Amino acid sequence: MKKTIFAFSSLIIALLFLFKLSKYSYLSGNLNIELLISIVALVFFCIGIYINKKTATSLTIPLKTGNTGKLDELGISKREYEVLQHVVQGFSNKEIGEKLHLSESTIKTHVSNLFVKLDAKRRTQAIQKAKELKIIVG
Amino acid sequence: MKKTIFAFSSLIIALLFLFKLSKYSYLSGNLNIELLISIVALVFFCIGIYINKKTATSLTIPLKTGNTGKLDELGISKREYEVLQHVVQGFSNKEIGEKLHLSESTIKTHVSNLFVKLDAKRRTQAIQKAKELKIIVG
DNA sequence: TGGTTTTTGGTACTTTAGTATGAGTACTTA
DNA sequence: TAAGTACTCATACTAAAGTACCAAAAACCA
Repeated sequence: MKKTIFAFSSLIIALLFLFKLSKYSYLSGNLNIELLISIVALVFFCIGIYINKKTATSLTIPLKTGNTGKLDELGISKREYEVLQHVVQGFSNKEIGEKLHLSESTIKTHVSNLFVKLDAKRRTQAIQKAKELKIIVG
Repeated sequence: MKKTIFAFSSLIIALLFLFKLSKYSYLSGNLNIELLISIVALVFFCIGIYINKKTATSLTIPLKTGNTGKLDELGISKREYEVLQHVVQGFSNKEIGEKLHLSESTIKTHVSNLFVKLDAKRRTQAIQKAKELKIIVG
């Protein structure tokens, strides 16, 4: 998909170049309005994509570093969120404990706290809720 | 993918159209250049957002009901898939049994079979695998 | 019609998940 | 410094989840 976008972008840029060339052949030495417009178009096109991607990713990909907004609202701490990420990936409490160098009971505590904050009864439900709230990647 | 190509093609056509428009205005020398540029900027800004949103959604929403191809490959039956859908939604075996008017042990059987077919040890892992295989909505 | 797959369900068992409670440590803030 | 919060871990328990094995209808298909 990204290849397609890249290919088409290249095509557009090539088009702009051709227009520029044809412009020079017709009227040389004048202000090139068409070139200006194409540059503006391209730039704003990219800005549109960029901004959309920014907002989209900030909603769906808070990841390990960013978007503490929703997490703060829910009262989910850093460690809890870290555990949640592992729960979503399908690890057991024991496995998560090993990965984070914590005991299984600690993981259980974190998971239980997550259930309260996410209003879930099971970890599968917690996964679903977390996805609905867009605090994890789906 | 087709949507992307269509969108880009439209973009190129729009570009050509704008070039033609600018040429007319250049020849007549009447139209406000600044206005034209701002319109172009706005339009392409929106196009950028639109395309990005299109590609983003087409990536995250593969299917809902259909695509029996992958299910056949994995050897997942209709009933098993039905159970899987409920597992993903965070229901317990008991709840799924009640919803589908089946006993809990039947659900357990289906779920266990799903684990083999999805190469998963836990239901959370099965959810993850099903998502990777894009046989369920994420 | 006979064979195959699907679907259903059971028992018995082990493992994991989840709850409740308490408690110590560390770090921050009023 | 006291209060609060986040983090850690433990025990003891209950509830689900999951495994293994079996068996019998029901649907499907050649």
